[in-house]
Amino acid sequence: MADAVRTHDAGSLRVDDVGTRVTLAGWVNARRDHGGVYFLDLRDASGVAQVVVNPEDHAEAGETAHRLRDEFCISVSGEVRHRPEGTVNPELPTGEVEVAVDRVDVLSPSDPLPFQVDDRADVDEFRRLEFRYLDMRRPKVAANLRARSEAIRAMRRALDEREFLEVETPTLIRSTPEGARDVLVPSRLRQGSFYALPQSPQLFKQLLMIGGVERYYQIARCYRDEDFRADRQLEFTQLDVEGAFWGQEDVLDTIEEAVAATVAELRHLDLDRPFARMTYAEAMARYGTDKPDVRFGMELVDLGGVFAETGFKAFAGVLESGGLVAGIDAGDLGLSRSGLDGLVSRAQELGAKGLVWMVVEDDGSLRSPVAKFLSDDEQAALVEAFGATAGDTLLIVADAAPLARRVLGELRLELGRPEGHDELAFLWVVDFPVFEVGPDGQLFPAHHPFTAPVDVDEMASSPETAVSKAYDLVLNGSELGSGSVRIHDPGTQQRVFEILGIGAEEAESRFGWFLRALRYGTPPHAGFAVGIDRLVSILRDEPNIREVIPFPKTQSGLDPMTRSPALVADEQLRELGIDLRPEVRERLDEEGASAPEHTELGIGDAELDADE
RNA sequence: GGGGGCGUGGUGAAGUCUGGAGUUCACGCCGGCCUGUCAAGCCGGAGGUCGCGGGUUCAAAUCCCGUCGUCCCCGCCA
Repeated sequence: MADAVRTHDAGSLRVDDVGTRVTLAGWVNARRDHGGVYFLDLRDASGVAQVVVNPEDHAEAGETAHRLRDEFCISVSGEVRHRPEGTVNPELPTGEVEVAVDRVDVLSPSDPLPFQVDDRADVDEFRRLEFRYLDMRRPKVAANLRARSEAIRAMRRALDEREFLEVETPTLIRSTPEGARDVLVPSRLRQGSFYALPQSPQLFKQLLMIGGVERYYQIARCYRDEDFRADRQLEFTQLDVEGAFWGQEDVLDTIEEAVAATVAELRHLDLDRPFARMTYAEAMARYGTDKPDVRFGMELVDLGGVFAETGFKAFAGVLESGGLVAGIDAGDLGLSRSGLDGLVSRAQELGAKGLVWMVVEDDGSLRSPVAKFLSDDEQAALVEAFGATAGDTLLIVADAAPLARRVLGELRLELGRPEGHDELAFLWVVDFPVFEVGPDGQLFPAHHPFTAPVDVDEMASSPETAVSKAYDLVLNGSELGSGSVRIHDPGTQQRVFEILGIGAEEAESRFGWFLRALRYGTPPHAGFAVGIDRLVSILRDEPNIREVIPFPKTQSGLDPMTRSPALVADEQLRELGIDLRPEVRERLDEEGASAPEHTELGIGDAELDADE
């Protein structure tokens, strides 16, 4: 491709171009000075090409080449030629040719670099983010940005083919405190009032259904003001989808289409479809989690039958009180006594009262601190239940079912989870409960209050077992997204609010505008949202979503490059009707932090020259 | 809010447990040599308040206390 400054992309040059006069522009990836000849590796977005400068023939170009340093932005002009016999570089796509140049121009020099722009060293991440614009010249980060773009393009293509409308929803919206903390933005025109940034476009996409859009998607930026993790940022991007006259199957099929297109693009892989499916109840029973990593077995085994008549009081007591005795066969761990005790400590850290370990001996007997409390029949039945073989370590937890499952599920991951993401195990987890059960038996809603229950009467009469039309997509043990069939009947919506403990008055004041919309012929509808950062990071085998976000923030919400968040001028706060609390002022004074003076920057403004 | 890891020339690491001169390695940077290299090679050089503050000690990168930053995790994330 040709543009104003260059005629060709460096990475595009091939033998076919030999004899062509070209002008390339890009960055100095490397400069090799051989005294009588300079080799430059010129890099642009398309790749790298070797440039040769011979000062004997072109003195001025030689002088310029001598001044060049890493990451200078330059342009060069000359003729493409074959590389001499024996100097072809098979590592480079452009390795059969080089450009013999007669002209070298520095478009823009570079200061000495804060770190080397290559993939050699594992540079401190804060430093990388401080100079993200240099960081993204590194091959790995550049490839991640490219992959992200390709992923989004694949999703758009898949949905455009199905005649979806891409609609933008507002990012300054009414706060509906529910779930995560909102990021708030003060209003200048209505002092004391605040917008919220959307945690998701949830209600707006439902309004689009009411508005007759029928098939909507958006690459939507979402904001949740909670603490950061490797897979969580303050702002993140979702593929947000909703369809009218849809049920669960329509959603699952559409999302699979978009995700499979993304995987095909990034991994050159045709996924088997439909994706595997499992109910929430099955996931909890077999894997102890609602987002199971199904790339490996080591499934939870319910031992209630084995110990139904046991004389071992610890197990008998738990079973009598309605708890769960379950375990995993962790395989041949080869752990010492202290290693096994370490697992007990780990289980206790996770909240279990204890953990029983048993090692299967060669003769099929069990070596364990509690073996003497178990009958021979029980021991045999235990080995049978696990399908265990000699050398296997069995880990058993007896506790309230949710706790026992959570602990075993976590131990299973820690002991069995494969490294890397070579294998992609997509899984739909369906039939989520309406309520999740807390550690003390209390119920709290598992989803937002617009999720349709399978049966609203059941939701009222037996909330602890009621199921909703909600589903998650899981990849290798990570939650990629979730969705549901929505409530489209205003009466049902009112009842669900009531059952969730949101009174009519409260519902009216918080969601009245939405409840009113539901009364104007709302079509049945359903939807989903896929976390694009998470999907791309897994497909790129990156352990951290920051690696696939162009300008991420640190765990404390700081952007090291721009140093945001930052103080603002008192004048700005005054306009917004905001006063900092005295103790906040005091802390800022102690830290020596000072807000900038408020200045109206204009052409010729003296402030521009004052400092920096 | 809590638990843990890390912080040493521009970059990455070793040194810290067991205190003894800012020591070492690789890369980069500066200067020089070199006409076929390709993350070139050779010679020479510069560059550090060991995150910051306090304490213990004859002596602190090293031990103790505090603090800041960063990463991972728990809580939190309808």
